[in-house]
Amino acid sequence: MPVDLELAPKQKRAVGERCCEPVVYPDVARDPALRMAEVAKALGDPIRLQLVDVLRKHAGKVCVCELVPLFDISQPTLSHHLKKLRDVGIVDSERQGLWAYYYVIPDALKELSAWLSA
Amino acid sequence: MPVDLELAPKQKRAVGERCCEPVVYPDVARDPALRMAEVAKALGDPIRLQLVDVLRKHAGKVCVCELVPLFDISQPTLSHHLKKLRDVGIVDSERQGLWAYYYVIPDALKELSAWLSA
DNA sequence: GTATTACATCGACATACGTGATTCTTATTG
DNA sequence: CAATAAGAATCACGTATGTCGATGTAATAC
Repeated sequence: MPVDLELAPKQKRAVGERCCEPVVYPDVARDPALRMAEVAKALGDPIRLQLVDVLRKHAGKVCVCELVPLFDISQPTLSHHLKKLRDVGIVDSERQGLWAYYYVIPDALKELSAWLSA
Repeated sequence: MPVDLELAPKQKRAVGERCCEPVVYPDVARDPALRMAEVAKALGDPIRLQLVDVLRKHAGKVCVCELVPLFDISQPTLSHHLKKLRDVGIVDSERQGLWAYYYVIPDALKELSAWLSA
């Protein structure tokens, strides 16, 4: 139930009186907010967002050597971004010999996506 | 059309040969990625994400003085976060005398939301 | 064995970020 | 007018971030 808050400013408040009674909004989803903010932060870089975009569009797993030429950054920098995405659980990787294949973890973006479209 | 990329590693590649032909993914939405990353970055802080959450749940406009007691941060810090959200176009504010009322700009999160749920 | 390749890690750097104390601006009260 | 109050702006601080070059690690080729 969305609370309507068209607060009219108290034109005649006494000195020392609070400007308005706080509409107590208890526990605004603290833990979910932490998790979602973590995911959003990881997506808060254009390269990482595009990385996730590429990985999502490819159904299977993508070799790192395919990702490097797509972006104008060095290989270590790309590796750093992939690690960030791994650390927050958006993607995961799989080693096969010399190659590393990355893929998006299903449902990793679900919570944030649901909150955004709510 | 999602391209399946189950690349088998070339077990018998010649020296100096590239590991795999890059599946050229041209122009992976560069400009949209910049905008969406900007929005995601702004949401990449737990307090800002909760701020947006509160503002969205309240249909109307919310006075800053109501927001301050909700979080365990100083007033200047909260003001700083609100400015960040304003700068990227997620929220806007309206002055009425001493009070400032904040509200979420409709459709500000639409692009990111659509991309996430795609 | 050595050489080469793919990728990760490390070190260093400049910049950006989150935070609070203080100050400033503007509006309202007395 | 002076005093008070809400909120923004400024300054300073420690930390995190994005970037690259150099190095490390593991696997394959010769």
